[in-house]
Amino acid sequence: MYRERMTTRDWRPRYQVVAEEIRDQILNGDLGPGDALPSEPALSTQYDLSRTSVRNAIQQLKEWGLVRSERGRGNYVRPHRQRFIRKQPDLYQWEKNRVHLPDDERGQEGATEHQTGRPLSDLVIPAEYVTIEAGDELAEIFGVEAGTPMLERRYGTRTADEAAPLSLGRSWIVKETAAQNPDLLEAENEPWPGGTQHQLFTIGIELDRIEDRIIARAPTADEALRLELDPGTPVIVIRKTSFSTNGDVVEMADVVLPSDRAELHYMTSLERWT
Amino acid sequence: MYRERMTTRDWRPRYQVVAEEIRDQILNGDLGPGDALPSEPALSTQYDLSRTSVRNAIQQLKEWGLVRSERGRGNYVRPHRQRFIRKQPDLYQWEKNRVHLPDDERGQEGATEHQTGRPLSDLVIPAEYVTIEAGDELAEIFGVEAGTPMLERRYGTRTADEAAPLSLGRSWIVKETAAQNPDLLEAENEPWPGGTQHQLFTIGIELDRIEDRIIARAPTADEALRLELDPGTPVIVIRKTSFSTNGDVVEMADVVLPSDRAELHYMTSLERWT
DNA sequence: GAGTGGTCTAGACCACTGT
DNA sequence: CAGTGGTCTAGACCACTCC
Repeated sequence: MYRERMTTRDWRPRYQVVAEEIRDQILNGDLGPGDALPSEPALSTQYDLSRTSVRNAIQQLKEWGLVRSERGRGNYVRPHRQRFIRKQPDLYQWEKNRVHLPDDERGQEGATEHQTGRPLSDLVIPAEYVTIEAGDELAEIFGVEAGTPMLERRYGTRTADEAAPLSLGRSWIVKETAAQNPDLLEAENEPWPGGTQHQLFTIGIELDRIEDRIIARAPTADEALRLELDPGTPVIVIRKTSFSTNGDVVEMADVVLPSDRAELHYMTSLERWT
Repeated sequence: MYRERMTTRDWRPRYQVVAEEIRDQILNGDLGPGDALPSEPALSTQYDLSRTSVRNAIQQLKEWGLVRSERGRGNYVRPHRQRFIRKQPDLYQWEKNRVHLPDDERGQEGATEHQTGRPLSDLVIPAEYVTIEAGDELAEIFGVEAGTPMLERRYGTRTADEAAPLSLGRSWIVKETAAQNPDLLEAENEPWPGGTQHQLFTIGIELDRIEDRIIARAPTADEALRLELDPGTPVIVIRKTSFSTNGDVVEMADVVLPSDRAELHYMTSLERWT
């Protein structure tokens, strides 16, 4: 049954009104992080709406990232997950500077630790290596023929104390290039002390520049599952392309980060005026 | 009425199955960009599901960014919006290099045009200036007392031919600093030839570095409206902090970009090994 | 067992779009 | 006008959590 229908221009659906009212309660602190919302039947009575409409309102609050549902327990104001920070250009130069250090010293701290500020022991980085044939996209990026064998590495980063990964990554390199150092073809050698730039150094490649392309999008079902994302949480995708000093693309990587936990930092140093 | 209930572990709700089936049709090309999905009543009959459940499936497809709804017309496979590219560190140095050029030369091309590659005439940048008092967050960032007057500038970028803005921005500067050149306090002087770095130059400030912090999140209702975002489309937020050569924060800005259209580029040049 | 959110039904009226 | 998606109702059974 429909009640009063307004003729004013700014009619809003009633579930929207409810969503905004609860949103305001969260934003001004009447409902704090971790607090339970009234149950759906309770809200249904309170606002004189069907449960379906109340669920519409809660759906809206989830899309705003303010609420999460726990089956069998209740709807809760979403606590801000602790954000981890991924420092970028600084990181790349830092990694390059360490390439020539001896193995044992390089192994003490890797790029992920440098990026996130966590100690090495917290981080588990399972890697998986497979050989694929370059599709049209990879072929164009690397400037090779489609069908060229590529080494694809898949990995995640995570802390030992939390189940959900901090990131999911895939990287590609032309297999022929990598094969110049057979150690690079074995997943068992991960984590490689000193990271990708040292791996490339062992086959005589120096990097000149790295380009990052960043987009945000909705996660795939698989990503949502593996990163334990709440519905409506976007992911940040970094496509990192590494160029050697003679202008070739030598490595490309896609890194998927959960936007509720990740934050990227880029620092630009400007030249002084003279 | 419920039908067969599986006891297998991987039970999926029927709306989920429908969503995945339609998703696959889109991904393998049976449904191309811009194509209309069957109407909701039609899907309801086709899958022997209530319209509510069909709508659940379509909601899922919207969250995946694959489908958009048009009221009174139908549900459509979402054409990929053309992405525009925002180049970052390169841009900052480019802008700094132009600070000393004469006004007329500087005015010919601004930062937004340089970033997006579109001609100047396409871009309309309405700006609004207001004076606010620094809250705790701004006060801490700028190293001033809470309550200090700040100049807040709000602006958007858009093309002349499309109604939806490319970005929404707000920037802050300590009012006392800006007041050293009274021209900076007037919104009517926008667009300022040469951008922020030239504005700062007129009051004797040289920038040393710029830090960008990037997050992705769900849009606020206001942002979704102004950027004309489809439900489920995240936004990218860049918080840009500019440091002067003597280490002070002189400007801070938040830029909100629609993730269905924007892509960020960062380029890192690495020093050569000697 | 009582209470929660997740899924689902079979209807209904509405505003909007096209012809 | 007929057809579409948007909103809404008043129920129902389910799996899950907590006591």
